[in-house]
Amino acid sequence: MEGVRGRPGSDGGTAMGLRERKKRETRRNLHRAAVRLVLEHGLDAVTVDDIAAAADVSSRTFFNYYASKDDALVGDGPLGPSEEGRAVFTSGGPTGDPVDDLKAYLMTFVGDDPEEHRTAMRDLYQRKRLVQQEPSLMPRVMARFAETEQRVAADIAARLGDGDAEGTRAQLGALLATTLMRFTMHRLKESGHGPDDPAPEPEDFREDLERVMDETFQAFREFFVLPAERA
Amino acid sequence: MEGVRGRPGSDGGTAMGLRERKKRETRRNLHRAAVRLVLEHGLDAVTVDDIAAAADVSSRTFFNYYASKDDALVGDGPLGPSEEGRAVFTSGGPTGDPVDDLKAYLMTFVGDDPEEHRTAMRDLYQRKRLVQQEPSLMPRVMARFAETEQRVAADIAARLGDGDAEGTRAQLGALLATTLMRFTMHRLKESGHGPDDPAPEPEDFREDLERVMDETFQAFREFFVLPAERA
DNA sequence: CGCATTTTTGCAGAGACTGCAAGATGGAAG
DNA sequence: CTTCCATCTTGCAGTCTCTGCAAAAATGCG
Repeated sequence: MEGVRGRPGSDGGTAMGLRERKKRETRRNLHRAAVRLVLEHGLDAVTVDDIAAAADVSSRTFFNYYASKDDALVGDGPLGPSEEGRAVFTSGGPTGDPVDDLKAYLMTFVGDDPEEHRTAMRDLYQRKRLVQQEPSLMPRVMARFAETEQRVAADIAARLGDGDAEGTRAQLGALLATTLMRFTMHRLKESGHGPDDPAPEPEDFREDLERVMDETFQAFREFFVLPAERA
Repeated sequence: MEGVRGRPGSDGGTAMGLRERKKRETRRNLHRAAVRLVLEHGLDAVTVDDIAAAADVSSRTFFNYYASKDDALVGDGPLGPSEEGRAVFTSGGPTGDPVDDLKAYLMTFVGDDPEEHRTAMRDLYQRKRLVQQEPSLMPRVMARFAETEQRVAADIAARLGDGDAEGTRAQLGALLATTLMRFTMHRLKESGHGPDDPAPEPEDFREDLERVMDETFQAFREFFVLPAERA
């Protein structure tokens, strides 16, 4: 789960043994096979056996990696902040302003590596297509958000001092965080692209993300502030 | 779903034939049996056959009512506005202010009948206990929120004139609506009760709901407005 | 190489879920 | 009341998901 601090390997995070690498590859293969087959033939027409076969493992092995077909489809995408991001946020930084810091914290969900950004963007679009084609996947996707929400709630509680992740303020913050995140992702998917462009392949995903996130925060402020003043 | 406008029957909404009444009863029986058995023995220890047996129908019939075991557990609770509420909101009322009207619209999710309120309150607590005991139900519960969200988005789009439920403003509104709703429900569950009171049985659920909803809107305003002014 | 650990695989089985066709049952018309 | 239709229930056969277990293969290490 961690300890990627090995010697500066060739690429991103290749500092683990053969065993670990193979596992990651198998997991990735299963995920990709699942997505490809389902997009191609539909969810019901694809069995776990098919996916396992396409990934060159036994169907039993499939379940060593994913608990269900849906799980394999939704995959593992980033559902939490980086370790540093977490540390900075829980210790009250970087600015001290709750909303600004929350924004910074959310930004660390996607790392700094440009390659990682391209992957994230592709995954975003792919999941969108997948859910559009197979609405029955919605539950699993939403469950991911719920998980994220609980992590965020815990971090906010840590920042507030009280460890009470169930507390009202922590829940409010977490709810806001995931809501803002969802809306940001929605706008990101809509902004400036045709209905079903395969993948925009932006050069500056992180910049886009930050800009859209700012706009999102602004939109929320307007939604709440303007009507309040109008009243 | 509608047409409950029959002659003033004895109780709530008994103006349909025997057939319809039996179906409703069966559905309710299945739901109740499912919840009771699972709370008692745990999700894995209860099979669909058990539930069907407890409700005195064949297991095949179970699937005529609910598509899955989880579905039967989550049940049918209110996941949309009343017809009037919908009509008022989409035609720009009742006040004209988006946020206030959204609040009014959300309030119509729970009707006016006090008996209905008690049921709603009980369901709320029961679902909470159920999800706490069986976290694997979270996906289905979240999926319900997603459904609600899409309905709300459609209504907002209708109010805005453009029928574009995918549009940015409609999505923002819908996201806000479900978020506010979720937070309201969270506070409602927490407010003034021990950790696991079976059910508070309030005399004035609707009043409580309205009060908490107001506080929720206020909390959101503060969250966004105060930091903005502080900057 | 030989041993310890981890991973993969096959197998058997429980349970979820579906399509189908036959058997009840409610409602309405005569 | 009888008859007929539409609908609901049920049993059955069958597919697929998912789990526990133990043997077999692969990996890492001394």
